[in-house]
Amino acid sequence: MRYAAEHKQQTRQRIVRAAARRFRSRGAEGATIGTLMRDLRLTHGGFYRHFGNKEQLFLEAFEQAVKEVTSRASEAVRSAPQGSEVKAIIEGYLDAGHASDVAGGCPVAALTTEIARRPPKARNEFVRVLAKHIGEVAKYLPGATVEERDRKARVLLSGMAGTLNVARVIVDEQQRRRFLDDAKKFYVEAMRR
Amino acid sequence: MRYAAEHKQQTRQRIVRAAARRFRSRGAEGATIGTLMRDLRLTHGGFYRHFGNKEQLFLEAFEQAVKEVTSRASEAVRSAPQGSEVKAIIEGYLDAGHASDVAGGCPVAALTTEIARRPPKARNEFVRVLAKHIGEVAKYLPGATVEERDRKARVLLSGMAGTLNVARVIVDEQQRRRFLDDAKKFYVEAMRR
DNA sequence: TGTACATCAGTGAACGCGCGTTCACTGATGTAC
DNA sequence: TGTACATCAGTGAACGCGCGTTCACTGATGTAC
Repeated sequence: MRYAAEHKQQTRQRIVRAAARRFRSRGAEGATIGTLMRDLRLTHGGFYRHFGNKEQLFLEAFEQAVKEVTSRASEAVRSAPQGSEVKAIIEGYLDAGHASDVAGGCPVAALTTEIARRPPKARNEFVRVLAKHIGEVAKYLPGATVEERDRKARVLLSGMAGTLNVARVIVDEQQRRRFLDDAKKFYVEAMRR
Repeated sequence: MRYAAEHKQQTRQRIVRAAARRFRSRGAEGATIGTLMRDLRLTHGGFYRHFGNKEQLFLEAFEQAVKEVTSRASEAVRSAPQGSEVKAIIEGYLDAGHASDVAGGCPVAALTTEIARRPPKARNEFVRVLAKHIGEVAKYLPGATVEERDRKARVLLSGMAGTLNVARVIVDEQQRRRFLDDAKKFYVEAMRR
């Protein structure tokens, strides 16, 4: 059957968005094309009309996830009171809700370990995707130059990603929350210049 | 063939040690029992004389890795000049050599994301293993009470683990080193009280 | 001291299973004439 | 306006492959008598 002009683009978008969630919650190996497509009421064969292979989808899904999270951070900053933008970013990131929402959460936390295991050529593409969005967060950090703000953004985000991962291992809710609160205080304090 | 009394224990240790490296460098799914045993000049069938299943080995391998890294950190601290123990821990952890040595490196960096995806019951066992060793690092951190030092250790180690993971994605060696150096400065500064 | 038997770490074929990917096919719609 | 054909997103059977796990077997050594 033939579809309307925009139909293919829409299907492709649906796959990327669903994959962005699935990869984050199950990992690159844990997420399978079969179940991904089935949940979208499609069959696995059709996947290859949109993507060359699974790895290509993984890269696009990563980019999609980074976009989502970056724009959410930007929104949080916009609705934060003047002067406490950094605090808003940190507390939004280390929020208990973010810790429970792996599928919709930060892809750096959920996927960097696996990405680090890929060959250099592939890693470079992920670095490029990340670099494109790191400046968005850096805008709100203190620092005299763009480079200084970017450096701070990288250290802050990578550190908080590690903290988020460890928080996700902790089962006890109170313990997890305390850990996240400790980390919030630490980073807010440390970023105050 | 029958073996000497200690033979079984030795084989078991060899498997755990090799697995600790393999899991870190390839992930829980990426490391397979077949190749693990083959590299030890054993066959896959014999694996089940030592472990109930792969997951049991994963837990023991994680513990082994944590032990290795903790004792290495303790040694680094012992050989550090008085008063700069924290600096030694941070700079040892965020060392470029550590970033390249995934197989022998920190299991928190290499494995927490995957562990976070496991069911609560399993996660609790990993939390227990971690807790057993976190105090070892906490000893060298500033803080009035044990709890305060433990809190600091958790935040510091989880943060540095995230940074190490991101560093491992970066291909360009100079860029990676700069990033690690930025993070070193940040954490040394932030831990100075 | 000698002999029959039990033990059990390690072997390797076999199993069921799920995965990524391929490919011949379908059929509604756009296009050429 | 009507008709024949091309297009191509999506279908579903099939493929090869590697994985975790099982199990009947091996055979050197310890033990019972």
